[in-house]
Amino acid sequence: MTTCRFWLLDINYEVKNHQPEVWLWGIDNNGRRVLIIDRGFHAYFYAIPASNEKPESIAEKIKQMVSSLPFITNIKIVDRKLFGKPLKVIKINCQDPDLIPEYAKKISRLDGVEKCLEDDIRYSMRYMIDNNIVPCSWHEVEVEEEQNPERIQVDKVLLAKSRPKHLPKLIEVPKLRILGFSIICYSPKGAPKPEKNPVVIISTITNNGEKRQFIAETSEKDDKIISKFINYIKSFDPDIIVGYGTNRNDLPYLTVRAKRNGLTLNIDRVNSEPHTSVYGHISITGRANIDLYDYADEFPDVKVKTLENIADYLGVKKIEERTLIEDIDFAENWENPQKRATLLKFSMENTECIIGVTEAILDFAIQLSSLVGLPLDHIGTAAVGFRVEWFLIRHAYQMGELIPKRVERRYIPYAGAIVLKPKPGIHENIAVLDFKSMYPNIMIAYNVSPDTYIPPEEPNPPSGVYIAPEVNHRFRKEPSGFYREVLSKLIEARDKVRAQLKRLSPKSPEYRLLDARQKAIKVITNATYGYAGWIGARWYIKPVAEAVTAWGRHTITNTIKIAKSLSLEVIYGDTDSIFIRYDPKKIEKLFKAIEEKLGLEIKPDKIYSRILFTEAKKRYCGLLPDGRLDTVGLEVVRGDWANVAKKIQEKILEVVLKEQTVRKAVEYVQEYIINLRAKKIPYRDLIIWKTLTKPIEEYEVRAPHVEAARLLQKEGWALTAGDKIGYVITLGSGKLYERAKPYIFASYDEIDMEYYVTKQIIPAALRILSLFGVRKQDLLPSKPTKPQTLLKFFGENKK
DNA sequence: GCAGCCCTATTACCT
DNA sequence: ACAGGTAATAGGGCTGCG
Repeated sequence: MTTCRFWLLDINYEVKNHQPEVWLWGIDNNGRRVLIIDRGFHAYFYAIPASNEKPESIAEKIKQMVSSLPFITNIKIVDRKLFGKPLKVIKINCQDPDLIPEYAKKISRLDGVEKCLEDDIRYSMRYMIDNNIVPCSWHEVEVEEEQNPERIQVDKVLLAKSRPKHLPKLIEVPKLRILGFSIICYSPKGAPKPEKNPVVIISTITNNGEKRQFIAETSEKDDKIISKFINYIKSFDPDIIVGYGTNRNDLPYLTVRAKRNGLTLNIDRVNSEPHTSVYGHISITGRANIDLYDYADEFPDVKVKTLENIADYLGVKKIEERTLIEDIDFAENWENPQKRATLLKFSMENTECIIGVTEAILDFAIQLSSLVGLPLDHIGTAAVGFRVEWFLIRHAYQMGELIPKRVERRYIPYAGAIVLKPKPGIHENIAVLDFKSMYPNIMIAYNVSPDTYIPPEEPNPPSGVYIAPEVNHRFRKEPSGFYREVLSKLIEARDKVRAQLKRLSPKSPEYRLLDARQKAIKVITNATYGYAGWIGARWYIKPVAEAVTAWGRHTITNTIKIAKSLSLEVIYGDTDSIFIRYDPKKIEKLFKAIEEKLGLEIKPDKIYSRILFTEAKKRYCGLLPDGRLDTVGLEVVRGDWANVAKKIQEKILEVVLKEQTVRKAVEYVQEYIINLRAKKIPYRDLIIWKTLTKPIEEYEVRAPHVEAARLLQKEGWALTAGDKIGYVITLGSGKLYERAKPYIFASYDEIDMEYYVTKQIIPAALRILSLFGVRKQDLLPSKPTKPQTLLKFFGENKK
C-alpha cells in the first residue's frame, strides 16, 4: 500500500452490479496521470417526519419496508436543521446511488413522512461534499495499484484504500497538458449541417507550442481528418481540451460527423464519446472540456462576444480586419485554391486566440472550481446562481443544515435600491464614496439569513432580533446565520489573499494564482445577495432579500443626511455610493460619523477632477486626474448603438470635459456628418448589434433586429436566444424593420446614411450637447437638400 | 393622411 | 436561470386636425 498525492482534475462515477465506484481523475505529484477508484461510499437521503410524528416510529416503518427496497444499507435517526430549525430526521443510506430517487419517492408516500430531502444530490457531488474532496485541489489517499484492463488512458489505475484527504495548504497547480482546437466546416449555402456538410479544417495548438492542422482532402470527405484528429488527441493525451463555442457547436458537430463516417469520437480517457452532462455541458471523461464562450460574460466591456473580440480585448491577439473571414465566406474561401491559404491561416489564428484566451481565464476557472466545489468542466457552464448554490451547499453540510429542494415559485417583485437624481451639468472636484461590499456587510451586520428569519407568526427569541426598516422583517441576533458565517469567511479569506498579494511580484506565478483566487471569492461574495432574492434558489425567502435592500436604503439615506449636516453637497448617488464635492476635512468627519452611526465602512473610491451629468440617472462621464474618462451608462458604453454614434459621443465628451469647448465639439459633429454622407466612414461603424433574447417566433412585435434575424434564418442560419444580430438600415420606404438587413447581406451603397445621422449621431451628440443649449439644427452641416425631398416623394408612392 | 400623444415591448445598462 | 432601478428606442393605437 502506498500513499498517493494527487490534484483532482475530473470526477465521474459508475455503478456495476449495484456497487458504486467513484472515479477520481488526477495528476500526482510526480506528474503522472492517475485514476483513483474509490468503492464503498454509500450515498443517502433523508426522510423528514411530519411534525406530530415520532422519528423512532417512522424509522421503524421504513425498516419494515426494507424487503422491498433491497439496497438500503443503513437507517438511523440524526439531528439536522432545516432553515435553522433543529429537527430529528431519518438518514437512509443506499448502496446503489441511482436507486435513490425511486426509493425516496416511495418513502415520501409513507404515512407520517412529510417529505424526503437530499435525494436530488448527484452521487459524485455527494461524495465530494461529505468527504471534503475539492476539485482543482490536492489530496492524499492510501492506494493499491490495480490492473488496467479497460484501456484506460492513464499512467496508473489505483484503488483507494482510504478516503482521500484534502490538503488545503497546497495551492500550486500541476503542469497541465492543454489542447486548443477550432474547426471549419464547409457548406456551399447557409449554415453548415453536420448531417450533410463535412469538417474541412481542424487546427490545434498545445500549450507546448505544437501546432497542427488537419485538412480534408476533398470537399466531400472528412473521415481521414477526423480520425487523424482523434489519434492526435490520443497521442498528446491532454488534460484540458479547450475551444470556443465547443459545447454548442464543435463537439456535437464532430460527434455527428464521426458517426456519419463510421467512426467514434473517442477522445476521452475511457475510449468513448463526449456526452452531454449537467448544465448543458459536454463531458469528456478523464479530461476537462472547457468552452471559453462560457467565460465571455467575465468581460462585460466586450459587447459582441466573438473569439476575436475577446482575444483583442485581452491583448492576446489582434486579427486584422483583412484576415478576418466571416462564416458566410468560408465556402468561397475553401473552394478557391488561392483563397484557401488565407482560410487555413484564419483557422490557425482562431486557435491561437483560443490558447491566448485560455491563458487569461484558466487560473480563474481553476480557482472558482476549487472555491465552489464544482468540477472544472462544469463550473463554466453553471450559471452564477448555481455557482453560489453549490458553494452554499458545501457549507450547509458542514453546519448540519439540510439542503432544501428546488421548488417552482411565483415571482413577486420587491423594492430595491435608491438612485438619486443627479444635478445636471459639469461639476469640478467630485469625490465618490462607496460602501465596501454593502449588501454582504449588511447581511453580516444584521444576521440576515434564511435560517435566522423569524416569520410574522413566531414570537421574538430570548436573544433578541434585528428589525429591518420599512419592511419590519425580523432576524434573530443569535446564533450566527448561514449567510453571516459564509460571508464573513469569504471576506476574511479575500482580505488574507489580498494581503499576500501585496508581498508578491505581479509577474510571479503565485501572484497570478492568488489574484485569480481573490477574484473568485469576490464573485461569490457579491452574488450572494442576488442569490437570496432569486426565486429559483433553494434557500429563497423573499423577506431575506427584501430586508437587505431595506437596510441598504436606510444606510444610504442616512449617509446623505449626515453628509448634508456636514454641509457636504451631494451631487448624485446610486445604491451604495454618493458623489460629493471633495473636501478632505469634512469627508474625514463623514467617515467617522458613518462608522459610528451605521456600523458599516465607507471608503473613497475616486475623485473626478470634472464630471458631467445629464438629467438622467445612471448616465455620466467623469474626468480622472490622469486624463482618462470614465463613461457610465451613456451610448459610448452601450453595445446597441452604431459605432458612429459612440465614437462621436466619446469625442464630444473628451472635448467638452478636457478642453471645455462646445464650439469645437459642434464642429466635429458637423464634419463627421459630412464625411458620413460622403461615404467616407467604414461599413463596420454602421452595424448595430442587438441580442435575440428569445426564439424568433416568440416576438410579439416587429423590430429591426428581429426582422434581420428572420432574414438570416431564411438563408439557413440557425439562430437561438442569446445570439447577437448585426444589422444595418438600408434605403427605402416604410418602417425601420422593413429596412433592416443583416450586415453580411447588405452592401455599403444601400445604406441609409440619413438614418444614421438623425437616429444615431444626432441623439448621441445631443445627449451631451443639449446641456449647453445646442439644438439639432446646430449640428446639421446644411439643410436637407432637394434630392432628399425627391427621395421622400418616391418613398411615399411606393407604398 | 399624419403629427402628436401615450403605452408597451424590448434591450442594455448601473450598482 | 443572481437582484431591482433606470434610460432609451421603435412600433402601434388612438385622437384630432380642417
